[in-house]
Amino acid sequence: MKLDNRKAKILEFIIDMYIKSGEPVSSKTISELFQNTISSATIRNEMARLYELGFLEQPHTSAGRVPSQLGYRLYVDQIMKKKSLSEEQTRQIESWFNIRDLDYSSLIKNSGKILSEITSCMTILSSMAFKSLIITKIEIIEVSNMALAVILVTSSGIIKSKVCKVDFDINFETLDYIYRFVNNTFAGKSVEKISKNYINSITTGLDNYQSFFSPIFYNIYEMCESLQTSDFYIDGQINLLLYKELKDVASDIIKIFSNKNTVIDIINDKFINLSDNCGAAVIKFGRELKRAELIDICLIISKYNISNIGTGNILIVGPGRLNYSVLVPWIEYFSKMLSVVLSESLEIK
Amino acid sequence: MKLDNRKAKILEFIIDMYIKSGEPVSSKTISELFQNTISSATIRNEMARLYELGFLEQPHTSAGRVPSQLGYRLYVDQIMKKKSLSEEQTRQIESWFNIRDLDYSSLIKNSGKILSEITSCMTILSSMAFKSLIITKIEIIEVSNMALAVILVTSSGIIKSKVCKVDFDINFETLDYIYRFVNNTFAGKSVEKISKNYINSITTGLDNYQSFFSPIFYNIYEMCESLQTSDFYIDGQINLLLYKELKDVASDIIKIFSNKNTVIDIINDKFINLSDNCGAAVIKFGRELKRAELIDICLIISKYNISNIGTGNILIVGPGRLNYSVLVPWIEYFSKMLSVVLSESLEIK
DNA sequence: ATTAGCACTCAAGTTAGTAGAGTGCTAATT
DNA sequence: AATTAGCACTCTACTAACTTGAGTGCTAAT
Repeated sequence: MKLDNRKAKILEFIIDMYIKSGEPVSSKTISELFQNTISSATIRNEMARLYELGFLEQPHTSAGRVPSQLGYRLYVDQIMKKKSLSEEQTRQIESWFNIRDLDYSSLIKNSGKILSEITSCMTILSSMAFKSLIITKIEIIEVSNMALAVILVTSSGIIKSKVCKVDFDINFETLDYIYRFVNNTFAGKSVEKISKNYINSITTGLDNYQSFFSPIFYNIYEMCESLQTSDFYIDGQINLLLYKELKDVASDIIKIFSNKNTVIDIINDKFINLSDNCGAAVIKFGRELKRAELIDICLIISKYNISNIGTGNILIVGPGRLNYSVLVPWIEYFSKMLSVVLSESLEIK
Repeated sequence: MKLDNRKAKILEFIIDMYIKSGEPVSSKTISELFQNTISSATIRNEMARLYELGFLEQPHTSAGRVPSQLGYRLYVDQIMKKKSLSEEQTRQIESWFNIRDLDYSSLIKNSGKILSEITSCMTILSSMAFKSLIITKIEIIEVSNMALAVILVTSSGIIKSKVCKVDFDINFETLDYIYRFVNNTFAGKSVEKISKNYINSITTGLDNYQSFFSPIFYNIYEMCESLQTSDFYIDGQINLLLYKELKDVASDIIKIFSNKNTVIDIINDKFINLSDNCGAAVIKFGRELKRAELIDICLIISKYNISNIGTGNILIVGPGRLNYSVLVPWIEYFSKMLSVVLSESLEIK
């Protein structure tokens, strides 16, 4: 599907114009962009060809042309030149990450907010799902006379803690006994192995001590579970209302992306084929997402990660006409920075 | 401002109808609700009186009547009868709280989602800002050879932990030394006292040990800070688009409530005068909120809390025409349940 | 105090007409 | 063979005039 230079140029102009205005682009406008070196009649002929090839659409007979999703696809894959970020812009992104007071989930939540402002799109950020973590040790400390804090320390330095009510006397001996038993049982194990079944199987072997240990074991299970599941933060929903072409479908789109499981389905679709290396944004258009309600949108997906500890997703949802040449570099740089900042604050080893 | 029975009844009918339909209510409709025992002409006379008194408004000369905010005020304060929840309904709310696997912030986040579904409004839930917490002790554990976990245990059993990178050799002696020093310094103090200034003042006195302790101190400060600040979770923004009377202002409203500081301002307005006892919803209408952009909305505020550990806010944002008699009991029961569940999972002593 | 009756008002829908932006095609030009 | 001027044609968007009907306000009778 190779276009001659002029056709490609015309397609590029049409897409650029349409991204800016949201209005169908006329042959006259394009002719002017060529400084009238090519007449509008010629442009019309070329546009007719591009229409036959499927790269353009026409809202009605006497209207200008609009890019088709195939047109966008060609544009982002072959025609568009990514604008590199100015120093000023990279500095701006970096300055957002200078607020170090944030804990992990606030950082993700805030990143979503900032990205939705930059892109004027809806954003969905998922927190990292950590993989192949090994439990290094479990600390048990006394919180009050009825409660223990259980602290799970993993191979990558990720820790997780939870308070656990107990109904026995806490003293040095019991604490020490619990500490030994819990560490003998769990230390060295992978968090993935700590399933509900596993917890049940070891609890039933305990006989008398069952009620004694079972709340602690259950808390450990919950912590392992939560390390492996990711939260989703959605923001910038109203941005979708900015685009007239989405005004009727915006609320359906928002509903779809508000459902965690649907989002997971979309991300995991084989077709999307996300590369694991963070920062390389993948662009998908409505049809490619195989859902009638998403036909009008564009989805930009990027990842952030820390080497082999885990990855999280960045989703940008907007109309087809996005300023890709500017947005993609922004998003890619943003994901890279997020990875760096998280590496610094989470990865210990 | 006492209305005679019939006027009150007419106002009630008008508000009920308008809540259901969103359309101006005509004298004929009201007459029918009285089974035509009162003619539409009489109703018109009464409506003219109610209009003079400020309880009704008229979109245009030949249209029916619409409640004014003063009308709503009278309705919710004096006329409306709260519908008590059926057993089925209380069971339903309770069943949502049965999912105990959730940690604190997920519980708040999910509560917002559920409430936005029940109410068809936008919801904002704030996490609890804990007050008057005393630091009981601070545990320090080794996470890797370059990192320590610092665990803050407070008087109410609330704990908070953070990983802290250090650049010295961790061994039993250093750990023990740090433990003693940190606990001598912080144990028994109120978290409110641990300000940036306070940290600076004690750090500067340390001379040689300054670089040694300062990352640990800084992490302690951050944890104290975050215990006292609350996060805000907003959900159900699209619900505002369901109401035709809000369609032009919905995105402004969403923007206003997306700003944490503005929300805090609104909640703290003396006029709102929230009672601390959880579960008693306060209803405020547009004018009463003193912001031009909020003129068309209604805000229902409720609190959840745990005796004297802290309180969090539940905000429901919708149009003036909400089904108050049903919604208010729901919201109040929901806040009560949230308080109970949180008490169970957080309050230890 | 209530109500029947009627003139009046206004929003919303319908129809018809107009302007203009843009196309598609043909024939002339390069 | 590619380009272009020229023109008829199409379709949207806008405006103006008209119609309909829901609903009111007021008056006079009950």
